[in-house]
Amino acid sequence: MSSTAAHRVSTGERINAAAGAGALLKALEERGIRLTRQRRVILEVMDKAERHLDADGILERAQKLDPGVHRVTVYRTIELLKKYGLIDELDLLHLRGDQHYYESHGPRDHIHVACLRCGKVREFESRLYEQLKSQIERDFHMKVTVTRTEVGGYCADCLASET
Amino acid sequence: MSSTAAHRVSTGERINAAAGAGALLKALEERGIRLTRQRRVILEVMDKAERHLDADGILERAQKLDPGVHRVTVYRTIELLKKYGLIDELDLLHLRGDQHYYESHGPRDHIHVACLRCGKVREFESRLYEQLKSQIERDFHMKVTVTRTEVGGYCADCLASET
DNA sequence: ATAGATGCAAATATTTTGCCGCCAG
DNA sequence: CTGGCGGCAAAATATTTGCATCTAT
Repeated sequence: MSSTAAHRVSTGERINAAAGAGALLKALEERGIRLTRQRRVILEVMDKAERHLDADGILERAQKLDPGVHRVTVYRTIELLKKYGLIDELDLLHLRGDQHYYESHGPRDHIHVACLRCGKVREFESRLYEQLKSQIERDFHMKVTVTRTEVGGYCADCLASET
Repeated sequence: MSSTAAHRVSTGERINAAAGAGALLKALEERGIRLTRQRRVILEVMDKAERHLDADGILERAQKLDPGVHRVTVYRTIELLKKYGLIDELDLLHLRGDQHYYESHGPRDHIHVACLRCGKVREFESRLYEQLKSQIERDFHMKVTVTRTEVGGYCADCLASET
């Protein structure tokens, strides 16, 4: 493995949210945002998610904890979290559809690497990626605030098991 | 400017399709795909597009050339081009909505850099990006076939004119 | 001639909005 | 108390599908 890279292999699953348990809830608390029963449930689901969830996935899990959570509230909470920059929005190359996936964003940016055959999504961090972002800032004289890199291909397992 | 980077500043506009005029049309011809009147119009629009178009944008322009082009045909043609890997699908960070944008993909991958304030989208190529992709292939032992990198931030002009 | 393409309408998928009653702080 | 929040229904946006008809080769 390259010495410049550190990656979390999350074989279809995400490593648990970077900033630790209850990070999103804490973040909203700190900002003095009203914490309703529904929001607590939704934040818990997102904080504990071990893989990337879309609105529907969040809703399903939330309703298992509390059937009184409404789909619209999920969307409104996602919007809130986006507004405060606490989560990132992904498409995962539309592998599964046109919906968006969300993850609470940890201290470092990472790349999502998806296998187009088996659907596993792995995360990848690299010094090169940081350098690339710096290069863009320098060359364009701009302030970069969001980045999204999604890579698709065929993973080692799928290449091996090819018929 | 860094010596490792070459970028096309396409101030909201794309530099004309990499592979030259009629590239998409030629590509389909070579593959022996039936070229209907509608397809020719749609391909012409996409080949000549100087900026990233979504399905609606393609439809509008196509209908100016030939009012008999149907929205559904646009979607079906996009699907066809995706199937043959002749175009790339972008979201541009959902700056303008949840639709997809398309571009005929040239010989090189590039990054899309969007200003969150003025909406200008510029394209950026970098050796670092190629290195990053190689690193992913090496580290994960995978074959990378698609990549999408979208960067958002505030461009020099917008930073300067900040009130 | 005929496989494959188009048009139309309707369905589907995903997300957003208006309005009103409710509850966290 | 009260201003923001949630529920419900409906709208909006974006894309896909079934089926009958047409057309490029």
